[in-house]
Amino acid sequence: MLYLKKYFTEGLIQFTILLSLIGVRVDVDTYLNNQLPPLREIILGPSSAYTQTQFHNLRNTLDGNGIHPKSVDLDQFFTTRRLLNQVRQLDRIFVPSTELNTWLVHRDSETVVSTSSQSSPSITLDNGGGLEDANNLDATPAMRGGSGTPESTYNLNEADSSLGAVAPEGNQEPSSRDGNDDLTKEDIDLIDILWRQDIDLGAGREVFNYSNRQKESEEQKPHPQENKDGNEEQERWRNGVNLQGAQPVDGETGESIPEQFPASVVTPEIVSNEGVASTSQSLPLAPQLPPAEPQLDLEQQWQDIMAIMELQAMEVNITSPHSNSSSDIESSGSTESTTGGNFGLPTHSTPVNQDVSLHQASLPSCSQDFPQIFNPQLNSTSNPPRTTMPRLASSNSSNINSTFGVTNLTGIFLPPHINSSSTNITSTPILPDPFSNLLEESMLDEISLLDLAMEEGFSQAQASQLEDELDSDSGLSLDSSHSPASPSSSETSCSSAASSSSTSATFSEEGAVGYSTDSEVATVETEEGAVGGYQPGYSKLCRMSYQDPSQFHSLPQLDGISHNHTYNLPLASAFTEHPELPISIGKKTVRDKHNKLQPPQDLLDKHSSRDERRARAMKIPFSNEKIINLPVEEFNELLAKHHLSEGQLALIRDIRRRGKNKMAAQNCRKRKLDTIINLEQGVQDLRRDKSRLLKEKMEFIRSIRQMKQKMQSLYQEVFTQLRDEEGRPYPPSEYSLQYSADGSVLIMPRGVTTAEQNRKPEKKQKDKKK
DNA sequence: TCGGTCTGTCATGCT
DNA sequence: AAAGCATGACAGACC
Repeated sequence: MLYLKKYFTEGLIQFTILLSLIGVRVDVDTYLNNQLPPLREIILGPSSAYTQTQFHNLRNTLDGNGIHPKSVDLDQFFTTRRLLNQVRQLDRIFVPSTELNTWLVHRDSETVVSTSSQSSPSITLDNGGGLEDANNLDATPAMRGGSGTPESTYNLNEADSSLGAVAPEGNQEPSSRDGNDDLTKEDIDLIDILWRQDIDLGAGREVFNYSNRQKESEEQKPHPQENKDGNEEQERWRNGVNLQGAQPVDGETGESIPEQFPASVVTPEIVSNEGVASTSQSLPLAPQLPPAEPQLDLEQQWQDIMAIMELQAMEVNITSPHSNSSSDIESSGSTESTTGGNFGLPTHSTPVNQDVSLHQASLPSCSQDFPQIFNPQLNSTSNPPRTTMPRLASSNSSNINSTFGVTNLTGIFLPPHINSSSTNITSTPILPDPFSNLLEESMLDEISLLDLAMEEGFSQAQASQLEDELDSDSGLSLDSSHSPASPSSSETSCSSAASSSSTSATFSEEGAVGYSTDSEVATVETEEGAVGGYQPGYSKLCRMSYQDPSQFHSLPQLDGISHNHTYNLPLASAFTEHPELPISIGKKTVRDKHNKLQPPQDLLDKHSSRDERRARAMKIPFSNEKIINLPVEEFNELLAKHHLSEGQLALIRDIRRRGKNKMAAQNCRKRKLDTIINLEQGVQDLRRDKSRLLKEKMEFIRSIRQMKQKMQSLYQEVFTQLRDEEGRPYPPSEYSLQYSADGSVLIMPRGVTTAEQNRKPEKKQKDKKK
């Protein structure tokens, strides 16, 4: 993705330069700053809405502070704007600022009405498909009315649990619902997740405006395009957030594309237990939830969290003293035993994560993180350790996408001591959604690559080693013996071989290559052959030189071969090049020995081929070279000119057949050798590419790890700066920040223990003030 | 002497 | 149908 962007950006720049050269003025700033979302997206990177994970929203807003006009007045609310900017700076992709709304939500246990907590997600903190749920009728008044009745908070919790644990629209697996009976932990987790989503999505505070929300809830789905200007951006953003449905999708990447982003302003708002927001802007939690298509958000969140988890799992070196849970999870990640999730996460998600972690030593804890986040019951209880390590597959990713509603940031951001109050929550270090953008695309590829590497016996250490080796670009080498055959050389040899082959073939037809390339020599030999003056010195050496011997010198494999490869060289040329050859080289010992035993005239026979000897014996009136290399017509004419016996004709035809077949065999072997060389080169290239990809993967992992650490620190910093109405800091052990899909940030209490309490919204909802 | 390699040759199939 | 080419298989020569 990044490469694509880079490529696109460069191309656009070049195109712009071209336009400027031809006199066309191109105002890049206009394109970038004004309303050309696609171009801006291409250049600056996908906005949060475009990407399923809204991480970019935070990071992209770093240079877009105050872009959103509506968010200007909200800057004062959050002094942690700077922090957000830092968060935004985690990514190189920049989009307008993100607005972070923090809500303090208290469950009101008294108003718990719903009997079936699992199946009735009343409202949703994220885009709120639950708003339209018939079961949510009780919750709806609270949300719309903004009265802040207990139902609203309760419904929120319900929605949270339902969303977080299972996909609200029924995509979730039955098991996931079953595991949601204990809403207490789930609610907390969901709240955290919601908060995280808010951060990720960078929802503007106007998103939480009740009127807007109500309007959106009524209009957004059926008429997403009809939103007013004030809500238009939010609508776009939400649409972008939604993975599916009517959301705008990047044509290239298929990612959701927000046209505009709300300015990033962290707006901490705490909803009182009565459901009335203490601040003027405070609204019932229910209304805060964007009603649009929670399922999509769930999937998106799933992907994001999974990617983050994988990354977190991979960061072995992470040494955050407070992230005990995370470390535990990571440590246990390699072992599949820690499948138990604390937060009622659908169990099916676990295998997916495990797939990743199991196949990659570098991604140990990914799988466990999810379950712990979503399935509190499963945390310490008896979840049968998944011994099987299903491979990461597209199906897994789809599963992941299908069930994630909200994410819990507490585990990630809060130090362990903070989380210690609720072990279930604390034990689940959740990676911040903002990371998921990066992770989502890169991690899957990386995982696949890593799997591939692992399958080939690559360990991560080896991969790292590889990457080190690749730095010098000299680490890879196939066979040392084949070093000379560089890609180019290989090609050269190949081409030369091909050319030689073709040339030989052509020359064969022309009679220029092979046994007689020189007409004069052929003539002489013919005369000699006809006369019977066979030259004993013409040995096998001469016959073997039909190809340029230099070609073989380029082949390292042939270096050690002492054979004479001067195939089919013309006799004259052979003599010219090696006047001493007839009695030297190759078979010298044998020939010397033979020379001592044989008379000089037999020496020719010794150095001639069998066919030559046969031809001489049969008194063939022309040379074998002529027999072999003459074209068919000339050959027939030659035969016709001489009155030859049947035996002579048969021998001549056999000589021609064998001679041609010999050249064919030589060519065939040459081609075979070239093929092998090319294959070797191809393997070498592939290995080089593989190493490069592994190196890139490591770099991505490294950068993501850094961003995650930064996010953790930012979370802690933000949390520590939060104050209640009375100016007291929220104890981390009792509260946690949750980030909803719509961009709102909520401060949620941790201490709900029973499902009953979970169903009941907190009575105390305090305004959170920065 | 043995094993590996190279080379030539044959058989076969295809063009 | 003949000629040529490509290639696997085999054997001999060579190292």
